Amino acid sequence: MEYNFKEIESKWQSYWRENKTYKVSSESDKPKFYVLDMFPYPSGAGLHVGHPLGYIASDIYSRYKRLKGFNVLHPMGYDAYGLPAEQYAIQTGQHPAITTDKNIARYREQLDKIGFSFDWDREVKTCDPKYYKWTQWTFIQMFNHWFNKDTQKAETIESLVATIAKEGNAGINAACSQDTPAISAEEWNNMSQNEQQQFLLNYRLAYLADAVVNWCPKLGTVLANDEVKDGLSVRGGYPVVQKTMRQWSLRVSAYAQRLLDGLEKIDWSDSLKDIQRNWIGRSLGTEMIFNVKDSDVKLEIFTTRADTVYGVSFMVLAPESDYVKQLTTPDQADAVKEYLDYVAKRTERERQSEVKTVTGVFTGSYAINPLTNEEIPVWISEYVLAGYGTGAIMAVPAHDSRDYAFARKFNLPIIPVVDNGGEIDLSESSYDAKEGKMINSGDLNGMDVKDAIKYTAEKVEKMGIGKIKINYRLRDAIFSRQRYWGEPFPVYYKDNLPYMLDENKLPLTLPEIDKYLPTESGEPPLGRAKGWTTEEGYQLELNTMPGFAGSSAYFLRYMDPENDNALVSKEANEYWRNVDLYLGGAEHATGHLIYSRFWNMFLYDLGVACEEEPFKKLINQGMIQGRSSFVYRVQGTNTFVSAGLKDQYDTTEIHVLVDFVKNDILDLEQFKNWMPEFNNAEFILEEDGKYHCGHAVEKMSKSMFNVVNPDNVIEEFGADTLRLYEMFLGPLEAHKPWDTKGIDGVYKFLRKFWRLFHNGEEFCVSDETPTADELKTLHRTIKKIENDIETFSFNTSIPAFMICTNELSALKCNKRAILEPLVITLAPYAPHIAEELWHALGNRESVTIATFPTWDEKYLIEASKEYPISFNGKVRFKMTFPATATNQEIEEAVKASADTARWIDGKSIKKMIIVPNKIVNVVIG
RNA sequence: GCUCGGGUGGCGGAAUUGGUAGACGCGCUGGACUCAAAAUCCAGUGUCCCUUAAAGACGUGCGGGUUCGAUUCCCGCCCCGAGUACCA
Repeated sequence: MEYNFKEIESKWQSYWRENKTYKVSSESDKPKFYVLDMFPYPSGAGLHVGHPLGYIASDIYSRYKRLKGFNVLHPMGYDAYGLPAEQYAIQTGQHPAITTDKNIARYREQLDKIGFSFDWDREVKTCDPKYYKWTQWTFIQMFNHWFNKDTQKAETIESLVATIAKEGNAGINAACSQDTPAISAEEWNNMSQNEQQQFLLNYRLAYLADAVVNWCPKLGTVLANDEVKDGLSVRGGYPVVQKTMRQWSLRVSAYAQRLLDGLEKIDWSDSLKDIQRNWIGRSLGTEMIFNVKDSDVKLEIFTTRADTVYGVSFMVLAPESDYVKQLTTPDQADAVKEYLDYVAKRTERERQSEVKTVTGVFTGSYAINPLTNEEIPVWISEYVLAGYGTGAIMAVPAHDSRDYAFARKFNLPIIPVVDNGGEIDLSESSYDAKEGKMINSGDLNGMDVKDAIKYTAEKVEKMGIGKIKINYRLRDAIFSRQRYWGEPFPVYYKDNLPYMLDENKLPLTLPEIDKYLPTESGEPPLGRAKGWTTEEGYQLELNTMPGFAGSSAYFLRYMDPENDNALVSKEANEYWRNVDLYLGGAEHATGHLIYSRFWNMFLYDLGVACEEEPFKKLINQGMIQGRSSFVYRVQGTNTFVSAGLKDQYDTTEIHVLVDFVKNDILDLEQFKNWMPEFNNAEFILEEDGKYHCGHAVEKMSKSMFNVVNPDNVIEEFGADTLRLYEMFLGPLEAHKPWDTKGIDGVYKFLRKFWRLFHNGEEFCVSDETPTADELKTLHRTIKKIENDIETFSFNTSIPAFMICTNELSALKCNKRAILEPLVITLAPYAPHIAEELWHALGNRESVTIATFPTWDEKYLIEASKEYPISFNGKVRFKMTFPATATNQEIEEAVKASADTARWIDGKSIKKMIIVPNKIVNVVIG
């Protein structure tokens, strides 16, 4: 009987579907285990072989955990809001919901063929009103909370209002907007309701404020920092400019310290934690106030180098800073205006690519150095960022390379204040290192730099002109998008101030519109919606939420996806708690993985989530790259020359569809029929009469014709082979090119495995007692596989299975006692063939609920305490002897112990190395 | 620039974390079975020296070091990949 994967796979896939084999419930006595994949955005292109890599790994782990007796939650869903569907809608007029549904159906069809053990009854879609009801609900809660820095927790706005009404806001240590004014209880109580509403926006965790945003004119929307790379939008690659707009923001920065501290508690890769640490960017420094000559403006700056205050020779403001207006003198007004116009015109990309170009303008004002009382000019330059620190700096050109470049350009003094053994040369560059002794610095002279930083910070604090301050790079997340295809905000406006809808009115569903474009007056697409008002006639919010809104709490929703009364019930949440294993790409490190941690921490503060960290363990699967194939056209002809001979001609390289290429050999007929221009192509072949293609590793993409569809692989080899092969390709976390060359080997293994159970046409398994050798092979394999799965080294499991099969096949072993546990061991990797054989062995229950076999050490050698590894008949072991033992004694002891070991039967000691500290290496073969 | 990873045969990649480097697969060579092909099975396959074999020497990016012993640990350099970038 041949291994007929098609029949087997469709049979078991429908069996699992009909019996809901993988449905789970939170009402269980078993321990829980939550395995989650990052849910996909269903793009129009469908899945390529790279997508399932992580899903296969997580499925192996889920199936393994089930066999180990866990109640495994392993759901799947769709991140359904997104730009591509909307761009398509703009071009074609097709409603994004239709496009999205079609793509989801296609994804589902492809996923089903791979044999995943998802509980599809828990599927979520972010664009489903039943789902986004809870996204809107969470937003309302954020609006109604503020962050208390003393308790490091979100607390209700009512509690804040009560405090302010009683004692003003002076004693409140809140994460709030930088320009929040100090008010007394009396002032608060005298405010109008509108004034109070406006004031509270400074505190709310979801707040409306003017912000400098990344505006992408081409997409017609603002973007978050992680959606912009190198000054271009991540989606589409369009230029981005800085613009001030009134936008919703989430006060993510309030949680900076908790997001940082939380990293210590979770099991993520060091590199990923590192990326997040850098992104959060904690830095300890000093905030210092400089008075300004002839003005009562207090110029506040942030520095990490308080020690260099004697070396300050000018100040610099960010162009967008509020100080600019306050400090520009009338006679400099024109020059400043001209400079600001120039800055406003520059795109983010220009700013970044021309970092070396130094620009700036003098404000006309002078600040007073609080320690030297010297007058120092205040400049404006785009190298200072409005969003970090206070948007103003003290410039120390001798010890900061950017200040140095600026001073050189505008001829400002460079005053050295650090000396390092007289070796510092400031004629070419600054000396930035925090090493050396202070000079030219009054009472700091002679101090070590690090001591001087601390000393100065404390000194200015005592003088009342500064304080020690921790700054974070992490910014608040801009939460408004001027798009149609996203969650509507549960927000309406009264007197130009935002108010939240009643929770009972949720979900606020997305309205229909005629065109998916901004209105004529430049408002977002929702401005086209008819009757987009509350029942009372108040205007509803026209922006929608960004992509990360829907993906920030989906892991909680999977726990209780049907619940209409809560995001997740207390019972379901307390059973499933958080994700034990999360698999996904590292590209989400600064986006989704920050936002969802923030979102979950907020829900934790509310008591909705019972765990502060959502993802206990995280694994980043690598990307599968494409392997592009090339043909070489001889210039000016329709003749194609094989790769090995191309150097003899003048050729152009042309991408060829990889489907026509097998083991780098081109199928000439398929190629000719590909496009009309190739119909009468001629070929110059190599000696073997074949056309060899060239190849290169590139990103998998349609335009390079190197996309491999998993459906084709399944059609030819079956899902089990695809699953095994994707794992066999290399370490899970590595990037690797897709190359079908080796897939035959894996397929061959499955057929060989199948043959262990069959004798010709008939299923043939015996009930004989296994021999020691057979048991040894079995137990070694079980041990290895168990260890591999626990450590996510799925790639090394496949060789172990192959060796095991080869050995059993050489031993002609078809014994039930060996094969039955082996089937279960293979089941996580190749579930279809495992089910088929499991049932053929006479077991009526699904292999899923059998238990993972345990391995027995006694079959795994005992000569010494160390386990020898033996994959090919060679055995090695290690023994340690006291230093007094002679070589002869050692040799005898080794031989005696080797002889008693079962595995030495019929073999002899081939090599023995005895080294002075009495460790012995023995090779037996 | 800074911060992380990583450099092992013709290729993808193993190596019990300091103990036979190159498992397993692909590819290649030869053989068996076949009229033939496919499928399957067996043997060989790091480099050099050699007609062959044995034996030997060399060999994990480069140069040093620690050690009886280093792909593994330490120091310096080179190259590749990822993240980040006027963050004061």
